[in-house]
Amino acid sequence: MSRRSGILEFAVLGLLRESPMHGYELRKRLNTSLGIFRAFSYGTLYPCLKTLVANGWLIEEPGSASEEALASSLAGRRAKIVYRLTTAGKEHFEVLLSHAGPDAWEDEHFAARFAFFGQTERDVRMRVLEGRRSRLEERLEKMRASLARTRERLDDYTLELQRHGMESVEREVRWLNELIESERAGRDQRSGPDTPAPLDHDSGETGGLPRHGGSTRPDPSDDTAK
Amino acid sequence: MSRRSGILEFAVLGLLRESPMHGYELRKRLNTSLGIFRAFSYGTLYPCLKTLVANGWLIEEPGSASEEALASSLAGRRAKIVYRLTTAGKEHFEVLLSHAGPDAWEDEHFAARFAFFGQTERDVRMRVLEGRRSRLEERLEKMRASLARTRERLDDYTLELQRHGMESVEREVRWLNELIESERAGRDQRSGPDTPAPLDHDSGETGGLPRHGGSTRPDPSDDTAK
DNA sequence: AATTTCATGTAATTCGTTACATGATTCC
DNA sequence: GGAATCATGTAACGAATTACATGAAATT
Repeated sequence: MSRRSGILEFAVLGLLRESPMHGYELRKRLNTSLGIFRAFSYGTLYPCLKTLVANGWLIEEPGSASEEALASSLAGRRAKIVYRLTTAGKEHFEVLLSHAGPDAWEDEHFAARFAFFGQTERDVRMRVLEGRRSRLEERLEKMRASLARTRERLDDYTLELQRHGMESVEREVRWLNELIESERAGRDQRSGPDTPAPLDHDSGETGGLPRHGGSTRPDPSDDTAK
Repeated sequence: MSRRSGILEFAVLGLLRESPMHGYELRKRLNTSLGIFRAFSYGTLYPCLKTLVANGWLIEEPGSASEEALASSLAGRRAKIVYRLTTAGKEHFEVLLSHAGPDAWEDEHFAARFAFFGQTERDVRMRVLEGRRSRLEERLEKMRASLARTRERLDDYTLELQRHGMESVEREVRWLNELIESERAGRDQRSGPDTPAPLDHDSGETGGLPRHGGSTRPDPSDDTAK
């Protein structure tokens, strides 16, 4: 019952799987740690957590998240609430992870799925990546068709906007190609037609993603918007 | 009264400024012609049109959009409704076009603004482009900071997702740089500190956007989703 | 004649935000 | 002791979707 959002639910479950957290911290992770995620507000997050608890996927635990356990024995007036994944919650997340349906390749949903690829089985990863790619290729077809149809009638700016949009999509397709290729490369070792693809959670072995020069520079500034 | 959405309202006004249309056609233009626009549904579009009519910015006219004017004299049972911009509507759109506030540089809003740059004054264009760029640069700062802070603790996939996300943003910044530069190049001719930048609607002269090789191939297929 | 595409709408529902209200903890 | 940040929530609202309902025009 109560079909909560999908993407938020999924991300919360995924983050809590790694370690228990309270709502505030969860929100920060949602905004920053994961790639694309837009900032969910508390007005969205807390009610969602309630629902997940009601479904038996999470349990609320009083404080003691980091080190404020010292004051915990004093009268329990409004302690922090730490959320922890239950066994049922873990199983539910596992099920969500294994679904590779058409929902999984829409923009935001895809990003969420990708963010938890580390805990996803290889064949599911493949289906999601390939699904996403063909979704984008469809989109490209439409863009090209529409561009060919309207061309001439559009001013330079509209044209430039479309060109840039198409280029972005083409770029993502190339990215997916690299990823798919490197997934395939990671597979090999005498694969029979039906090797059941063992999950390789936290086993250090990922087959190696494509290399890119990462240009990051340290700069601690505030991280909360507004 | 009734503060309808902003982006849809803006786009509808902008499209109708070019020529009167009925709702169905309007929706197609919204999905295809403009670059990024997601598909608004009829459930969104029609009520919005009603509001715009109520505000006096549009008027509804019976049929005769293309060539079905022949049957128009017969009893007027449920004719197509063609929407036309009123003078008040034109003025309102003009006002919206001149606003270059912080709303204008959010993702979708920016795309909508850019799509109508052909009817926007040059100094407004500049402010919007520069606003957008600094918005993205802020975002980059946060991403870099968060990446530097978390690094190591993240698995390869999460890292790769962030890397790709950042690269996309960097790429858009470069695009904006090109656009800004070419706007500046188009300005020149002895510009005093305060030249009032004439609007150059449909006057063929745009100063020239940066050149790119457009790889488009014709392919008429269906354009309606689902 | 039947199907598809064009065309217009409404009601219920979903997803999420803003603004509000409250309180605890940490830093200065 | 006052400000900033951490922390948890709720109520009202907003934007847009889905599913539904209807009907006209064009195509086969």
